[in-house]
Amino acid sequence: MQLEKDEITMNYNFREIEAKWQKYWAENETFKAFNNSEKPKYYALSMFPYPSGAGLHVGHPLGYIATDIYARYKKHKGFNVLHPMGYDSFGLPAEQYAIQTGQHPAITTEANIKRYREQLDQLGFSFDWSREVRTSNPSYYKWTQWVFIQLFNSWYNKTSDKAEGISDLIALFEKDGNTTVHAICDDDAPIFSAEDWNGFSDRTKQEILLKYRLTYLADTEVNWCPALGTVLANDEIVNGVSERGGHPVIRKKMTQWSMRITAYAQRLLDGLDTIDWPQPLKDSQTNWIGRSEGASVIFKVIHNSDAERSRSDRNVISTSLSHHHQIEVFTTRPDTIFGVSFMTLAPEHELVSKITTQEQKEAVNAYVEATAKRSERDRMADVKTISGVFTGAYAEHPFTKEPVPIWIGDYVLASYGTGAVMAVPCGDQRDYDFAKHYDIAIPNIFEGVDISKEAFADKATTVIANSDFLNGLSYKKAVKAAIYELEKLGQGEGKINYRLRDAVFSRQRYWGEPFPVYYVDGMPQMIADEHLPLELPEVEKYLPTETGEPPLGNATDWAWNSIENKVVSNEKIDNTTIFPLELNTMPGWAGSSQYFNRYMDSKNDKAIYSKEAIEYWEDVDLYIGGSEHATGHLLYSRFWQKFLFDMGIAPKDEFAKKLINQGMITGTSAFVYRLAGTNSYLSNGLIESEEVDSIHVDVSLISASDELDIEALKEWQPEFSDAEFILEDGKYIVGREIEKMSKRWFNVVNPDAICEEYGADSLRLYEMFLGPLEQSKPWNTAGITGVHSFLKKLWRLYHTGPNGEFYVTDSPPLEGQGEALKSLHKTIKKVEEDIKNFSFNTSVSTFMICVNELTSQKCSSKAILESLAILVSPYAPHIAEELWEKLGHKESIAEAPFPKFQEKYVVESSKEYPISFNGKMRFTMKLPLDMGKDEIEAAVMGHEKTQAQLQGRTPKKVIVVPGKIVNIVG
RNA sequence: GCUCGAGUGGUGGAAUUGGUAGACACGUUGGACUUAAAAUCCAAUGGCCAUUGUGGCCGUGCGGGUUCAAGUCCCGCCUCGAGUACCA
Repeated sequence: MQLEKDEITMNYNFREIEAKWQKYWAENETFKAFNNSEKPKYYALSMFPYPSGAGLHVGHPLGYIATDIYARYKKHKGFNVLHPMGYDSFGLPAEQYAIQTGQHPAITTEANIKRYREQLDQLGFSFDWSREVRTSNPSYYKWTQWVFIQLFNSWYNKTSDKAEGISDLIALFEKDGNTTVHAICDDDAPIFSAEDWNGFSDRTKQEILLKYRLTYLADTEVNWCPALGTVLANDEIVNGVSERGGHPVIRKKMTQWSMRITAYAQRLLDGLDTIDWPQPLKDSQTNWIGRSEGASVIFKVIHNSDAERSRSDRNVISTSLSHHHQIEVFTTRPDTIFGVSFMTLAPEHELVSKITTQEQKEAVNAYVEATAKRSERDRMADVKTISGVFTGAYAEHPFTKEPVPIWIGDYVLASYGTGAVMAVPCGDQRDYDFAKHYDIAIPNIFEGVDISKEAFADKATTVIANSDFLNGLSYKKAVKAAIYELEKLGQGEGKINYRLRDAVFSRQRYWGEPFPVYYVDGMPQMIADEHLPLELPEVEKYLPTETGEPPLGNATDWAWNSIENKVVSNEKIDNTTIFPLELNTMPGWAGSSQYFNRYMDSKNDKAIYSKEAIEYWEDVDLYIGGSEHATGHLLYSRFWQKFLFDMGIAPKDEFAKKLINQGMITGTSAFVYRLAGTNSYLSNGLIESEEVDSIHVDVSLISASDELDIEALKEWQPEFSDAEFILEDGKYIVGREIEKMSKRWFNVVNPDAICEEYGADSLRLYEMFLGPLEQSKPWNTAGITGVHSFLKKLWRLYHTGPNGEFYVTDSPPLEGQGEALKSLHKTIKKVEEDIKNFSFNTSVSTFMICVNELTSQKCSSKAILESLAILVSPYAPHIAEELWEKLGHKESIAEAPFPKFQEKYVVESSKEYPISFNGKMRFTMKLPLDMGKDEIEAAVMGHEKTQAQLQGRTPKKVIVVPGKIVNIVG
């Protein structure tokens, strides 16, 4: 009995150790960060999770572990480290669950968070939980609403190139009208003088101001998803269907809140140069913003009076110009303007109905209707099919004054540029194809180029011809000349166009932040700060109302009784007026767009965060998360941060200096193969040419050698209970395929079972060991025994007493420990380099080598073993703490300084030998340092022999000058 | 189509940035301990050939090139992955 007990205390008992230290860290607040400190600050952040019902799977912790290692390392290096965690707890799944079950999303969310917290706790992260945020907590979304109000009260001044208060804009209007104001605003903002402005009614003023605000209400064409009953932002649509659920999306006009992110397009682009983010992510943001330089050109529509006014002589094309209709196009090739042989409008273009001639009306209407019916997805699916129709109208070429036929075609997108193009078939393949298809002229304006087969689009070798004043010019010069002439005519100018659209901010959902908005006579008003937050009301149903209003419309008392809800500042309250509230809620990205700043002072109730807090922490030093947020969260957050910077609320205009995308951990799905139309299942090796259906089965039913536990499968789902299994070699072998980890593929692996069997330290090490952090890789539990046995060896290194008890010697490290010191310092150097490069996978190998070396050297030096424990502690913190305590320390190992690398203990293993040829220095050879004189001579001689053979001469003699130089003579 | 990234043993992956390719781990094989299993430990493990000599040849997707020296640099292809998609 006695023996057994001793064995337990002497062996590596990870369950006991991990529970003990997790409790210790929580009780002692070991990882609490302070908002003022003598130490330098370091802010390490992982993207906070959405707490889904499925709990954490092994893919989630990958990024958290990496951030944790770095945070713990920085703490060892003497930094005051902020390493917080929270929950992005508003979201669609909880709402859909509520629709199905009637369960309030707050309740499911709370339960999911509790589960997440348990799972996170068992992995031993160094989070400062005192700063936790939850985006669905009123105390948090109060500040999301507050930022919204700041955006509403701001406009973008192009002159100072930053956002400014709306009251400054009003002052400018009162003084000079808007003729001198250079602002980013809606295109349809009217032009007015100071007198006009001062004479406008209050309502007109509000309407005008709305066109300038950074968040504004407007009729916009939106992506409407009928199945979800809500609008979606562009980044929430993948391949023409909704990202969540995969439902079809159509375009529809609705009154929606939008964010004027386009005001920041250029700064969002420029800012990328100042931050250390992965190139692919920068590329995708650059792409998304889509800057292109070119020109806008105005084509006047030739007024066909007959077509519009009388049917009698409709065949006559009048050359009188209608100044009401002009088509603005954007082009990146103004140099090809003399190659224009037609124009194309998007079917949705507003001029289509106005310019179409009577006789083309039928065909045009039919075409417009047909395109409207096609979903976005269909339209994308067949980009090859050329379709379009002639409007019957003509525009006047700005230079030649020739009539140019105006067509409509669905290859022109309403959402890009002006929704209209000047078609230059000789220089653009799409225009070329369209012209060929409809037999439109293809004038050639390029010197010495054959365009009989395809368009010519190579800017570098372009020489313009047949183009009046552009003849003989290169691309660059012709662009300049064309723009100059267009400007002279007043029919165009140089222009930079962005693909980026303003972001729609309204969602017809329940489980999101309510807008802090009420309406007076249909005009939006902001709720007074002192009444924030405006809390989500209870509703009986989470679906849209019968009249088609968003779910909040079900909360009638709430929506109409604004006085009881204290939404209006006290002085505005009178007992007779009723102010309706905004019924939409904010999108998922609202809550995540400034949470990183809120962590700095998350319990602050008076302000979004204190000035002291943000001036101390400034920005995130290291941000780790998935690349799927490239054009969503990560772009919106940069936008909000720049806005907060303009307002003087944030000291930095980029929120994260460095960002790393951890790769996805994919699952390895398992399949059984049912013979078509039967209840028999074939083992993987027997399929051959049989017709089979592949069916996913739960990966927990499969052994490491891909053998299926048939009895367990029969238990698992009743459909297999009387199935027949056809075996190979007495086994049923499943098929394997790598897929995203997902509940529906039954390939999810939870960290819980692994922690139970091997411990959190093993899981942490293994996830790092799996491969480079940024690479995606399939989960495979097979190798975990390797890192687990490393931890056991590490433990044994400290337990070399006669009965396996803890044993170290106090002798000074230098005495008889030369080799051990070399091993240690090699390890310090490598591990520190690895951490700095985020190559955590290779440092796990380094630890293994180190422990093997120290074990075979029988190292028991306390000083060396102490240093080793610190090195390991960021990776495997629990075992390191336990060893640290056994080494006699009272404080947590987290406080210990990181060991310093000392060159003197690590002697170089190879050296550059200068090789001279008859005394003349020729080149160097790197050779191992432990080579003796003869070996060096042999090595150099080998090289000389091959050289001599190549050059057809006899080899010369090699002479080694000890310690210095190798000479080849002869 | 365009943009980025990657191709190294049976597998995951190393390689100090041009200097002994395959570290470390998994897997496999053989051995020790054990009544047995588990656990642990030891050895072998890129391919081919030779050999009871401790040797040789070929090898980092393919074909060229630069260099004393190339997984690494240059040119031309092939394959896979990710993102994006009629962007005028």
